[in-house]
Amino acid sequence: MVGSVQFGNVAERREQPPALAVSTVIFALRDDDRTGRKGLWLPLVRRTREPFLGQWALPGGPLGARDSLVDAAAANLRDTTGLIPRYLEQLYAFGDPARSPTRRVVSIVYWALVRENDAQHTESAATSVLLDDPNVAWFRADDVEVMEHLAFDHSRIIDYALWRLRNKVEYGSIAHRLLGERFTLAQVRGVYEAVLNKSLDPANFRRQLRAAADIEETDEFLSGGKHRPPRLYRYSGSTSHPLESETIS
Amino acid sequence: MVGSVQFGNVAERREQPPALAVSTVIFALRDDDRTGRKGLWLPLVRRTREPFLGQWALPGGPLGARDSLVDAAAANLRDTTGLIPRYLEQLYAFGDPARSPTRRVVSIVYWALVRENDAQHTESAATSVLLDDPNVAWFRADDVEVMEHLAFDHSRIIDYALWRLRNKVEYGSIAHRLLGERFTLAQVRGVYEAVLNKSLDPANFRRQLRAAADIEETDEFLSGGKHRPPRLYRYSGSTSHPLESETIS
DNA sequence: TGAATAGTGTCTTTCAGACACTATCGG
DNA sequence: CCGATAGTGTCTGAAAGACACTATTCA
Repeated sequence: MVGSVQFGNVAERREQPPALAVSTVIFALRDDDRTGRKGLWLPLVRRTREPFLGQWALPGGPLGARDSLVDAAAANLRDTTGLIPRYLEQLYAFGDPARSPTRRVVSIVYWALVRENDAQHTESAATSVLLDDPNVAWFRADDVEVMEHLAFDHSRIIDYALWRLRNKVEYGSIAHRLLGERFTLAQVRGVYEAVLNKSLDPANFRRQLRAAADIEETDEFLSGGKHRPPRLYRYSGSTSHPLESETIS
Repeated sequence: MVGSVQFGNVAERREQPPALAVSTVIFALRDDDRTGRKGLWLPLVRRTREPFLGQWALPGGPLGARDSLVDAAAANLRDTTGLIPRYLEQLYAFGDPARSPTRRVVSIVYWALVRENDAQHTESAATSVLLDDPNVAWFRADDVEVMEHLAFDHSRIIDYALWRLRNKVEYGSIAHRLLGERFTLAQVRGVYEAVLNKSLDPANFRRQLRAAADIEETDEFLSGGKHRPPRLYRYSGSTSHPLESETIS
């Protein structure tokens, strides 16, 4: 039986080497009416080809011949979703022989953080080529964990990305990539609350953040709320990860 | 100029897809005469082909057509070094276009932990096919960080593996994979001291370890030293990493 | 003025580190 | 007995969490 030609599929597979693809899990912060807090959202694209035609999947594509892995991820992100991430880090390489029903594919998956404003562009900005693109949609991260209609093993990949994000947020340096250049400490607390999915004491959070993270105060304040205007802060540190590059400006 | 055939190298590259390889950084604990403590060592293999013929490199090879990534790493490890690791976790995928001088190679790198006794087998056991193999040698991890004659970007890869190991050791569950099934708390302390490269207070270490890690005591004691025999302990937890499998028995 | 959030003070508990002390082996 | 390591007790200082309190804005 071994080596039989009966199962053409298997025989073919042995000949051709595994294909390489690069995909990305993108996270952004958005208002969540259900909790009243900010929540984590992520965009998915609808597949336009077999296999899994019509189902939602992570944005991704083949590895360009001359791009580095991270460049390939960034380029593909721009092409498929119009997003330019503020942060891009390698997540994991998925290479299970059975993860694609057709030819074997090894996917190197990145995870990205985009700012709330950037994320809105894909929907509302007139300049965006993806305005009203029905093949890109945003989902609550918690919902995706439940959805079972994602292509390939993408549901599992998203689970893992969430796990990594939650384990990483403690290192600081994540929050400001989901926010703008300047931000209030309450906004940072919002990020932590969204990622960890629980409320935090404002007083203690403030103290810990000021003591630990590389955040420095500016002279500016944010007015407009019906309360005392909070001071704006700025991030001054850099990645602690030796293999990942700095924030993309 | 673009598309010119003059640079045959570049033209060829664009045609053929990147090759996939799987390599592994292996760590074991060994006595280190220099510090008097245990230290971290790792095996390298001498390259028998161009490029980098004759230079030391991480054990690795192409991805088998039907193996999962981790299976490919384990199989290759056995073939090239005779080692069967107790722990195997994906480290990172390296895909820089220029990391190989010939054809483009994307390497998915794992890191492994082996027990001290297992590691000695490659040198002394008569059953090992690799007895006296001049193409496998062990190096102090600290020395490798300095060596500049490694093939490809393997020096950088080892640096990163050490960084990950040092950042991971705090999560517990690492130590017992470098030791045997049963171990004394002083041995575990030895692992921490080797990895973190500093001495730790025995009393405080004991307390923290017992409180945090999933370690349970046995009824056995280790006699033979010229002092009170220490109790032997056993590990009872499991990986905290959702994508990596359990210890290989 | 009152609602709302910004921001501070302080008490308690928990935990890491320092280190003195007791226990028990081999020789 | 002594030398050596196992293992316990306890003090101190730093930091986390709870929560009362003051400050400042807009409506």
